[in-house]
Amino acid sequence: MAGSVAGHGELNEMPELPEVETVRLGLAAALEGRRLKRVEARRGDLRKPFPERFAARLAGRSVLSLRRRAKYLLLDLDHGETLIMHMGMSGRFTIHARNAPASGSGKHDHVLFETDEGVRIVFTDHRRFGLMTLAPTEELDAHPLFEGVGPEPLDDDFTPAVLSAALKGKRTPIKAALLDQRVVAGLGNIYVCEALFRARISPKRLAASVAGARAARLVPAIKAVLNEAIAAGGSSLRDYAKADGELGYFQHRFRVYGREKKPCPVCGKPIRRIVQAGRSTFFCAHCQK
DNA sequence: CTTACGGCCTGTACGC
DNA sequence: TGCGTACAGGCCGTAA
Repeated sequence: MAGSVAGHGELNEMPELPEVETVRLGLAAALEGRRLKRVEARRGDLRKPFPERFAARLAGRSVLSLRRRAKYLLLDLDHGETLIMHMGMSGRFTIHARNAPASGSGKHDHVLFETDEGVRIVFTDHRRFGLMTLAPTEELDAHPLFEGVGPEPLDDDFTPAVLSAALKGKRTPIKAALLDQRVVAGLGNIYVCEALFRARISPKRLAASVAGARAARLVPAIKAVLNEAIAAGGSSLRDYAKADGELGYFQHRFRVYGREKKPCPVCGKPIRRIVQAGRSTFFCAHCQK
């Protein structure tokens, strides 16, 4: 029985912070404290080439911990290197129990991991927007991938004052600013739309004007939408633990995302869809100012 | 310095 | 039925 821990139950649902966090919890259970018996990269690149001797550098290493920073997974290994992984838009991990049928040879199955327990983890990514690379654990904070990345939104030090400071002087719409990982880490199109709806802030509003009372609403709104989605993901992991097979951890219903022309859950007026910076934005023009 | 935009990649939905 | 096209969007390189 295989359990996918990057559930994409429905179209348009991409790995943002809550999904990555759910994947982290699912993978950690299979990997932490285990040794990687075998690793195989079945092609030379995803979005970027794999590093030199990628599989060989991982094979035989023990897993110390699996962490997350922004939308990246960080697999700390016992030789002082960390495997940095990003799922892009279509990446997913599937865990196969020791005696499960052969797996990992699908067209888009790009990386295979096998632990000393015989558990197989398959990374599948049909669009190959994902990324895997290696870096010294000690130097992660200075790694180019993380240079300038903003605060973790669920940390206590992500406060309205911190957000206001990051938005100060920004001439873009707040929607675009929240997608900028330098402002705050881990948000994507879905949760930005949801957070702005909760905070009753128009996605078209100038970023610099989100301060004071608006920032004071937006920060808890961001934390709430993320925490609720993580909780939903945790529920689905428990379903997986019951060997339920196909896992969809988005039982979660979004309030505005993907709901163009459907009634606003607050006022009943139709949800609107606009395009900002080439991306769909969903919002309620009546509730969000 | 900032902001804007095209390209990457492929499966899916939709119109004719 | 089949084909072509638009769309999904995180991230990055380049341009303005």
